[in-house]
Amino acid sequence: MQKVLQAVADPIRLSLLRQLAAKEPEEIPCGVFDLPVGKSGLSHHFAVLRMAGLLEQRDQGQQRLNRLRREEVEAAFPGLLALVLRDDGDNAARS
Amino acid sequence: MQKVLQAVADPIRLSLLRQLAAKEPEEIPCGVFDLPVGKSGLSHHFAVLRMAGLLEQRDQGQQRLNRLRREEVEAAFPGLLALVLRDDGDNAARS
DNA sequence: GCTGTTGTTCGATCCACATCAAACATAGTA
DNA sequence: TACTATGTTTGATGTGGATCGAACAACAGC
Repeated sequence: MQKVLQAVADPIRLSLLRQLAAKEPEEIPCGVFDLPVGKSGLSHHFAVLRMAGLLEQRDQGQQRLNRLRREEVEAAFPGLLALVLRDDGDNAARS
Repeated sequence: MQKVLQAVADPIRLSLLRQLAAKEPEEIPCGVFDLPVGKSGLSHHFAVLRMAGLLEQRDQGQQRLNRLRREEVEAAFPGLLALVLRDDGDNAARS
């Protein structure tokens, strides 16, 4: 739980989850994410999300495909995904 | 949103919220929380939770009473409180 | 074999933040 | 007034973790 909260508390990782959810159920290789970090940093964030049980990786050829573990997460933390994947509006609003 | 997630991602603050929720609707002065931090650290954590909109403070005499902003939080982030205030079992379980 | 692509790992750096101790502020009480 | 209790603020310290670059590993195609 603590681990999951810390995982989603990072803006990079949150964006990562959202991009992943947006293309669901497609599995996305690490390289195609649009994020302001180098590939080593990206690899780190993927590891954190994986450890937290939020996503799963699967090797296919030279690339590693990522899948959001939606069902498992929903079972362990009901409502979490619905909450954090929300298209905020919280950034622009509140003006 | 980001601010709220970072707020609840800290174990001290999470415990603080849970202790507050456990005694609801009673308002709790800062000093009675059972946490492994000094009073200055505690004051810091209260400030973070306040900035995140999770609780409210009210002066009464020499003490400052804390109230969980349950309704407001539920309106802004539906399901969040139900999720993070859950009595985990996630610590002991998974054995 | 060699080269390019994808991702991980390692080492170093940097910074936000959690923490503490001490000083301060305010309210109550003697 | 002085003293105590409750919190806040400030300044300093330590540390986890986010980041980068370079080296490395595995795979595909030449």
